[in-house]
Amino acid sequence: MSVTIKDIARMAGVSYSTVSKALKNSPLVSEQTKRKIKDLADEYGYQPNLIAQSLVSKKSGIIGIVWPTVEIIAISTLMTHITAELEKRSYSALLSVGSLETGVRLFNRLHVDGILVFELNRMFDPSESVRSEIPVLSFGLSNVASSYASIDVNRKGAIETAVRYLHGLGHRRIGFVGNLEDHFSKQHDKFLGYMEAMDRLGLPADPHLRVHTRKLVWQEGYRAAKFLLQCRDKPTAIVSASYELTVGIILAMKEAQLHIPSDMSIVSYDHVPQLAHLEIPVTAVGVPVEKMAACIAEAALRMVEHPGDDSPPMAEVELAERLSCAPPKPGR
Amino acid sequence: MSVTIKDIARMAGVSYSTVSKALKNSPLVSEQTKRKIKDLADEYGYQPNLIAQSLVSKKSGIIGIVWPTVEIIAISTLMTHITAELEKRSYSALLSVGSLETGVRLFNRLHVDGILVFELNRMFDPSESVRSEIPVLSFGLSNVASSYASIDVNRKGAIETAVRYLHGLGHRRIGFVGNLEDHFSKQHDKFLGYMEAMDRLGLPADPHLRVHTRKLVWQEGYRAAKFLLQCRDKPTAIVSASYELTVGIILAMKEAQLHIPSDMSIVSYDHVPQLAHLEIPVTAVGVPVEKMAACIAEAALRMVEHPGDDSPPMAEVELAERLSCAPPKPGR
DNA sequence: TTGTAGGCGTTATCAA
DNA sequence: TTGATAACGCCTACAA
Repeated sequence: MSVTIKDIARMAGVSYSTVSKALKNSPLVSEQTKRKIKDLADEYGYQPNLIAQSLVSKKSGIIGIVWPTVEIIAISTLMTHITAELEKRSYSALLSVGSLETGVRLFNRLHVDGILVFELNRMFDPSESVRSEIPVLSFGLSNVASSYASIDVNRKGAIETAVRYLHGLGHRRIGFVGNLEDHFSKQHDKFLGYMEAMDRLGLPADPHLRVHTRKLVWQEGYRAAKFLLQCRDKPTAIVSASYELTVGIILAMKEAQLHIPSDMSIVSYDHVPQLAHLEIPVTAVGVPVEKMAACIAEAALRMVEHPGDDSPPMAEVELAERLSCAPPKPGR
Repeated sequence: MSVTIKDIARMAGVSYSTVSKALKNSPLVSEQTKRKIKDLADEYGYQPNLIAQSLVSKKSGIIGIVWPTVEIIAISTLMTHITAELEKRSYSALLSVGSLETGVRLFNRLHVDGILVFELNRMFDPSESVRSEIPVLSFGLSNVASSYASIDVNRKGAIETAVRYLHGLGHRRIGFVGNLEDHFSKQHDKFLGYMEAMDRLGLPADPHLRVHTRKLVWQEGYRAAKFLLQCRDKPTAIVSASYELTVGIILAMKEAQLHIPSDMSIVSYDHVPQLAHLEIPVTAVGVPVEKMAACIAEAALRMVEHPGDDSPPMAEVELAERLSCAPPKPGR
């Protein structure tokens, strides 16, 4: 059994309420007894029992994160950053890997201070929206009919930025690799951004320029890129909807002996450092992970500490210019 | 505020201890009152307060998992399976992403039933071994001087199996891609397995046949494979130390226009389904993830439920024959 | 078959 | 400046 406040009290020869105060640095305790108590606590490695604390104070200092899909790198990276960000603000993060339902239920029983729900590529199934006594903030969930608060990234704007950037470099035939079909998924916003930008810029909306990928894995990116290369009038630039897809696209280029950026320019969604560390540092659009993490953590804490206030805005999308883009070769 | 046992008691017109018993299906309560109480509980969505429960019962039904490195696919997959496995046995898993110290401390304050610590590629730093009142089971940690119980995979045996398998197919020049240098990391066992098998089989221990990779990322595998291909007398088969490395190796082969398995055979560590879904289904060695998850969950629960018993053994390494291996071409 | 009372480790409010 | 004491939500003897 670990040492409790009562053990310390007995050893210090004071009552346990005094110990409680001393450990919280209350001004109601003399410096002398405070010292004695603190020394004792250190010596015996006293750790307050969070369970007991949160039972009485109704505050746990924990944000529960529900994370259904563990295998997307941008999200893994995001998790690390969010955890760090919460810690900075003296909260702790605890993750539950698995279904929304299981996670939300567990965190409700645990009475954490707030819940963060992530769901990136699955379509939102409203029947799954689980009731929660504890405030829930969702990220990347198409919140049709959802009772949760939400914060999200401007995926559409990000892709628009990418297209405009390529257009500015002189590209006209710009391809898109990503989710074209799941209309209820937030992933689809990226496609909308592409279509809208192409349209606005008066660029050809050739269906051969876009390839649907079912999942955000590199194999799909690879497949899609090969497909684009077979095209009679192939693109001079590609916008990719995720880091994983981009990895696949680069491979396909390699295999086809095409040089990036001289033969093909690439802009990738996901503003993560990993994109800078590929063989060719890839120009990226999106909200930088650290900023994203900071905004999400901020929003989550605002939600628990000032319920009712509306959540702070997500940071703006940024473009990180790297080496994967160049003007198209003359004559193309 | 959520509904408590007292609320239900008031509504049912009984005392709250009766409710407590009824909800636990105690035989000390009449069927009739039990029904009434249970209906009420359902109707109002009563969820027992885990905090209060575990404060009194000293049991939380939670296993805390400390997970420092989020970005290795085999581990991500493993997490999902372990969570599922624990749930089957009516426990819940909660992850803490970050340092060993932070995680162990948090879970101690939370008084979870047991802690599982993962650490795959970093060297073990004994100074980091944090004191824990709660039983800790470590996986993949070089437990020099560690006070934690541990369970682990026979990495050495796995790689030996791989080498023997290739040898059986007729290969003589077998390469190895993995961690050659961090002697205190468990990753190093793989290299030892390679060296020992080569030695036992009387195969050439040509230093040019092995390439050190610093991290388990595909870029390193790619780099290593290119290196092996430059070799004057290049290998006819490669043993790869992880899924990520294998992905990189395959890319390098592609780029060099080498066909797998006719030009080069590959066996990869990590018995995960992802290896079967690469363009060429890759022959793998290791303990299959599901089995591994089951063993780890089993060991963790044994540790919390029967302290003192020694942990059950890890499942044996298996070889999954797929399409990435063939006898070497004659004349090589 | 049901209710009462004490306690789990803390915090917070009063009284001393 | 300190110490009792009541709560937080639940469990478990034990008493009725």
